[in-house]
Amino acid sequence: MATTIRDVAAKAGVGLATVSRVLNNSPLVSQPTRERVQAAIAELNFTPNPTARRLSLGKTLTIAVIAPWFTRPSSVERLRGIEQTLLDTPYDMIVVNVETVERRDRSFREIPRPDRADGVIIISFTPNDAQTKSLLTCGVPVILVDARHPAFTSVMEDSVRGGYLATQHLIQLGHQRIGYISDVFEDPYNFTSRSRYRFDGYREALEAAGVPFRPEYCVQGEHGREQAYQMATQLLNLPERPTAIFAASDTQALGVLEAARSLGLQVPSDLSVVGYDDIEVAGYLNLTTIRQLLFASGKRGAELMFEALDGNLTEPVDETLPVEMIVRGTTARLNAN
Amino acid sequence: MATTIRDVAAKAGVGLATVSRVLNNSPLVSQPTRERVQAAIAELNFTPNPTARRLSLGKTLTIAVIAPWFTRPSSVERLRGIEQTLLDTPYDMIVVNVETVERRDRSFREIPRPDRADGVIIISFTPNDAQTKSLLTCGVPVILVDARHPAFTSVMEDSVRGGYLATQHLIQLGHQRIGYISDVFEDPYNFTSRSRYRFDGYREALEAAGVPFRPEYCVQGEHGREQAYQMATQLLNLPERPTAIFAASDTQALGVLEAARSLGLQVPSDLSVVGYDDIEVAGYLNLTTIRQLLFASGKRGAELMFEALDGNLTEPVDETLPVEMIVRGTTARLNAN
DNA sequence: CTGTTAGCGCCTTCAA
DNA sequence: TTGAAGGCGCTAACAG
Repeated sequence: MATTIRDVAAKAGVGLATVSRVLNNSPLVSQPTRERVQAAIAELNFTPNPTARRLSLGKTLTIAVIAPWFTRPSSVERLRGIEQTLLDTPYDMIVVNVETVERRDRSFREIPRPDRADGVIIISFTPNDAQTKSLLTCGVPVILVDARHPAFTSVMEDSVRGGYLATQHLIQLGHQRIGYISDVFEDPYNFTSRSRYRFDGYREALEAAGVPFRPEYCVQGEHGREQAYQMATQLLNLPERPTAIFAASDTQALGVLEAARSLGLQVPSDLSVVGYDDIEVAGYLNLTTIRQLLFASGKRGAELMFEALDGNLTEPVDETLPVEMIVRGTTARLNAN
Repeated sequence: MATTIRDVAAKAGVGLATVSRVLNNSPLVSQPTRERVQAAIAELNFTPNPTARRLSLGKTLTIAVIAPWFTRPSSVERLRGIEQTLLDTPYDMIVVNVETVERRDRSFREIPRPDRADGVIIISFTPNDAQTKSLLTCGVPVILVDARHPAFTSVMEDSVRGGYLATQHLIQLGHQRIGYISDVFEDPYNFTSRSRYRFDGYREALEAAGVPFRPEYCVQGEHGREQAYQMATQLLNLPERPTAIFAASDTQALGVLEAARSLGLQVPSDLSVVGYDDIEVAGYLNLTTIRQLLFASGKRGAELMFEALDGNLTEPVDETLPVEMIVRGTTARLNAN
């Protein structure tokens, strides 16, 4: 059934090794023989069996990606960047989904093994100490995308800059009373705390503009639209309410918009709102937000993986990707009062 | 470096075959030996090399999924259903993305080969004649999800029913002048024409209720929000404009909503709108729509694949999944005039 | 029940 | 330049 290298050899009247050489572009084949072999390959419509190649090479020709890709739309775009980079290489991509702590632990245990993948790209997780230890000794290179850890090469957006840009934008519009709503800085999933970095950028921007930082304008809570609604309501009921709110995610910004509506505040005339992520809904709702280079992060992660595979990555490298301010309709100049 | 079955055998003081038997739960091993082997396996933290297994078994232990998953959010949910079904099997899932005709053709050519995958699940594509021929002779079972073709086992939503439900809902609210906006029924990508089936349901519902069909209320155009905006504007400028519009996709429904707003029509008091798909934005925009069982379709597709792999699927089977009407805020009883 | 042996299809020395 | 032979790690007869 399956045609093998042996069939090709027979047809071309050469030894198997020669066929193998042709397949692998070895220079040790004379032009005439090469052509004869190539003709035989074409005629038999032969493709080398990947499994056999892998076993023989002692490589899996596979990159595993561990990602919360079903729950986070942003993961999909990153995966796309990886996929496109792998497309014209002999490497396959295996996507391991992670939605629960159990599955994450299981993946960390089962996937990063030399007989499963030649390299592992982890998206949006920061390994803890135990995981770090095991990942470092697993025998395959590990690269982090959308996370940061001193022990690993990583690619991550410039969250501080994102927080800075969002806040600066509001300040430039004349706002001084700027709220910040985010999820809690540390969470049980060990995610890198982006909202913390964004908060740093927020404070930097305030400071740079000489706007006093007011702790009562900063609230944290569980992530989600509902929770953000509550937090925003709280802020907007302050005696001296903020005139602008920067939410650390678009999802939370949606909650802010709803809170404003409930309180009869017009956006952006009464309240300016900035989100973060530029998820699909943001466009529909005309939300001003910060966009990061999702596709590029995956692409870059994959490129770094190939560097690692080639042995050109002896030290961990941290790459930072720029973010972009997307000004839409939920922010406006502060009304003179 | 890599510990093999041979190391285990040595440690347990048995032959390799015995280790293999234990690994594969063969009953031909005495309890004491089995335990000894298991102890050795545990001690060495041994895992059989998947590549070697595959080569030896002559199987890839891999299911390939060909899907437009980066461009269609719905694909992701279907993939999730497949992934979950494969999770506790020895099978890996390889996801092949397809965004262009070139890549689709390339995938159809390269992926469905016995040495690449044991089975192929194709999402949202209907093979044409040439493709059908090659898929049928490729040597691996092929299953269609979200598409239909007489030559293949398939899982698909009940589009006709979806169209029926949407239209019936509007009729029950008192509407008689109901528009239908969709993409063109046949497209160059060879997608199964869902909008055509939905149209059939639309007509059935009209007929069942004795509402006359008016061709001028049905327009087709390229898929997209913009295009739907144009089409809706056209319908709403008719001398006797529709009081309700059923769009064959949520994306198009968004265009309809915008058109209504531009014309100063209130939704739902002046115009009722029903979409299709229940994409994420639909919830935010409070859009009445039809939801299909995306996750279930993937799960079912994978289950059918296992049946095929077990040889229990001699004839193609067509499974139909129910759809669900999601009534939200964009539909209302027709104003008496 | 258990060990030995022969492949699975390919790559890679080692000789020729 | 080319061919023959061994081996990658595992499974599956085939003896014992």
